[in-house]
Amino acid sequence: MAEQPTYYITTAITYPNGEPHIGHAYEYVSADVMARFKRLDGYQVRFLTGTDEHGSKMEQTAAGLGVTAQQLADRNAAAFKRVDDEVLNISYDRFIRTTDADHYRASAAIWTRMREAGDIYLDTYAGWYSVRDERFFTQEETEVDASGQRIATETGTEVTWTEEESYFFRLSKYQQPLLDFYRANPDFGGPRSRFNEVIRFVEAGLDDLSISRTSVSWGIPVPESPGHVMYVWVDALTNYLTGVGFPDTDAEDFTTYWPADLHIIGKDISRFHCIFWPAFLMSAKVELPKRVMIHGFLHNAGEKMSKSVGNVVAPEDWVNTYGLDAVRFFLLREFPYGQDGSYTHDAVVGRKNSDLANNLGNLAQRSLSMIVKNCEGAIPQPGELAQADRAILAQAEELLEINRAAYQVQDFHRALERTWYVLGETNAYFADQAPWQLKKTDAARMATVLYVTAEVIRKVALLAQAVMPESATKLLDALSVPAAGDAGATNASNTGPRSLAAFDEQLVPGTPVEKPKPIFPRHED
RNA sequence: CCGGGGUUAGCUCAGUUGGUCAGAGCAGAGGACUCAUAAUCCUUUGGUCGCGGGUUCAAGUCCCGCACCCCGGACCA
Repeated sequence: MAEQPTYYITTAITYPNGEPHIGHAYEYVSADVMARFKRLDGYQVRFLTGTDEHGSKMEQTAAGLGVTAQQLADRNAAAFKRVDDEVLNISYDRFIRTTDADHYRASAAIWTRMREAGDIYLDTYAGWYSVRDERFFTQEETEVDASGQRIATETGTEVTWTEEESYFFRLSKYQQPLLDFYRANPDFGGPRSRFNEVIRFVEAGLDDLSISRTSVSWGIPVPESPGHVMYVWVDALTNYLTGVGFPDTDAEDFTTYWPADLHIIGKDISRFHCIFWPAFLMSAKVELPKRVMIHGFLHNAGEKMSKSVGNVVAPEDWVNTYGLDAVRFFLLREFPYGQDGSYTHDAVVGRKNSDLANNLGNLAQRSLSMIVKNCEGAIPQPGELAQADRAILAQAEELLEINRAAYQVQDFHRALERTWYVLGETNAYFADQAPWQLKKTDAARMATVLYVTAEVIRKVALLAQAVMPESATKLLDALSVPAAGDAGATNASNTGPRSLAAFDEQLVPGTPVEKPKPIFPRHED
């Protein structure tokens, strides 16, 4: 048990100041697929997701709604958790909330460590402050109105140049250590183009970072400093440590899972994760995470999703329209992870119909149908393999390593592309061998072709579990692969005939097979 | 304004270190088959690889300039 490899993966925690949309779903689904794949591949996985609930915006939104910040956080966090649980089938191990009690302890602890390292000092934070909004605005967020008064562009309220007492983190001290770290760990940030942006930013020099506020009350108190709450990012990033039991660094959770293997984040917060976070950890003398993968944003038919345009898609709407597994497949197959993607109804339907219903679903249906009708309702006994049989099986066998390599760098798009290419080859093989002809001329040969085809489908289904847990499970059921694990949902999937450890095994001839039912329906508008 | 990336068939995109590189999938057209979810297989129509120069025996593939798009950052406000 101690020898089992571990894998700790996180999503960004969401600021629950609105409704979940398909962009959130993209991040959750991709992290979920990664987590499931690793579980299926034998890793003991810890998968953390959750909500980031502190900060002035929550405070203001709550005030506007006439509720407390805690009440707003409770309500919105529940909405995000519900999407994970009931809409997207996300296999997280813990849904963390930054209002959780243990998170307060972890945040106070990392603060104390950074202070003891000599990296926190008290100074003043200067900026444009709006008394009405009780918040600071940056220079770009303000303008001068007709009367010559400077106002906040967003809210139209008067702002005055204000200096507020604030704790600062000596980020400047970590410029060189960070650059050294990046050079020693070129795969720390991905994709490369995004990581390069981060590196250039650091090379340009780093200012110390204001990390506390006295103008905000909805936050985690700074230890021994009444009136100060932590700047929301100190608190937010620390959630990754809270999730594995920090500050109990000797406890099993921490020693088992830290450092994190992968933080999945959106491109809007790459700086926090690739610069601030490693610097905080260096200061606190905690090991750094191994990788930060920055995914792109989703656009609706090429246009940025926005409430004002009214083109925001709710995950639930898509799932109701296309089905969960088709949505999950589409999100990962259609766009190279790390780049922005554009979706349309036609694009989703195209993937659902051609890749799922036609290439995979129909191949399974036609081969299993023939097995049930012509092989006494059981997995047939193959004869000696012909060149064509060995060729197609060889292609299927390579898929495990191809998928592992692609998943290792979150290249989901490529993993699926290569897998579906083999399905295309298998359809060609099936048509070329024409088992429905062999039925009349050479039943033994027919049995071999059907066996080989079913075996390819088994391998693909094993790999597909991570992406489409429900459908792939049905497919393995249809092949009478003994039930085991839970399609990567928990570490119960680490071993057994449905884990990737069984990839090189084979279907057992003579195993009874039920009359198949279509698993991937075509989309009808 | 500076830096990075992009611009390849109707659509989405692959194209290592320059020499079958003009490709794949989807869509379209024709044919085949009938096991199957009107699915599958075969064949096939599409592109002067953003524009203009240059280097080279040879350039989507290198260099320069230009246009447009995206992403970072700076500056002004």
